[in-house]
Amino acid sequence: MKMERSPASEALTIGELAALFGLATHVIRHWEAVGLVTPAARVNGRRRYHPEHITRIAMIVQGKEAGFGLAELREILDAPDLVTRRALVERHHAALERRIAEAQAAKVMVEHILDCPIADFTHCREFQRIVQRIAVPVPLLAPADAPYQSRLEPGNDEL
Amino acid sequence: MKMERSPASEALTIGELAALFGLATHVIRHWEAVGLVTPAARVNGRRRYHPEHITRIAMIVQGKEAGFGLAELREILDAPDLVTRRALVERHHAALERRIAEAQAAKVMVEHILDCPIADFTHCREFQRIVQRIAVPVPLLAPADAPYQSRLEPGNDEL
DNA sequence: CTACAAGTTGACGTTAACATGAAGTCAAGA
DNA sequence: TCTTGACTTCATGTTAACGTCAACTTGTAG
Repeated sequence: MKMERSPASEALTIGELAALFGLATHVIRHWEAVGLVTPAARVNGRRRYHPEHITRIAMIVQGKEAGFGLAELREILDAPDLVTRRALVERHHAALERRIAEAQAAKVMVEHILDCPIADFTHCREFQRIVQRIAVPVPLLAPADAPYQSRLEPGNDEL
Repeated sequence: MKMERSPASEALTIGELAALFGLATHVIRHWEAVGLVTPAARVNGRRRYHPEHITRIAMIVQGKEAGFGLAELREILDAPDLVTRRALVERHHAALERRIAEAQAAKVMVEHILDCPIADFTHCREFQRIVQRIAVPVPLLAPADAPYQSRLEPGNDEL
């Protein structure tokens, strides 16, 4: 066995850091490339990470699992001051609540499919009632200036 | 004004269907290309949609908002029989609950950032406690056969 | 009849977030 | 010293889900 432990007492190599989260090293390098993480120093060109990087990576992993993009996470994590961060986080907090609500709405739909006795559930009146609240969102309001709005993939309009 | 209503009584053009959901027509064509939707018929080459397509599109929109991919949605919607569909939907139901749980965990994290009085919240002990439960997930268990598992983007392992 | 809006296909471009491969450097055990 | 494994940079490939563009046909208002 070779390279069992990091040389310096409390410094991690990229491989060790990645192993902590079951990530590939190239993923961490990618995150570095987009400005999400930065190694504390280089030893012979090799990246060295400190314990605070573990927290950082944990936050990124968590954030990603919640559906945030790398750019969004960078914004939050690199906010220069309390005020800025609070504003950003509040925005994202709202987005999170929306996401949860949406997932729960989908869960209701899915649960009805599980319970619906009708063979082709698309003919189930109750199911259609659940689902049709989604339709007709912008049909009459479209002022003909905005060609289309995608609606999916929140984008920037609501964040 | 031109082309106010569809010719046949209860048939929609692709433009009308798209407008119902604020989608672009090319999105619906794309969904058709990947087998998610199929027009009822063609009238001189033009796609015609029936009311059941509205339900279908609504389900797709809903499913997408919950984070499902087009391929997953196709699986559910095209399940040949009740049993198959139930199995698929139960799988996705579990995935949904996981997703909700993850989003709520992220919300806890984000809410702590909002409440934490410490300037650099990454130094907050309580925050680190919340976040570090995420770390060290596979470090000692990795059997060295699986190079890495991505962990992010559920993929297929858990579905 | 003419314009024009809406529809058609097909090809190619975009964005996010990696994945993969090549070619070379470095550190340590046998 | 030789080998091996972890690391380096740089470049290119991949997947999902569209977006964009061009060149053409169709249907209806005026």
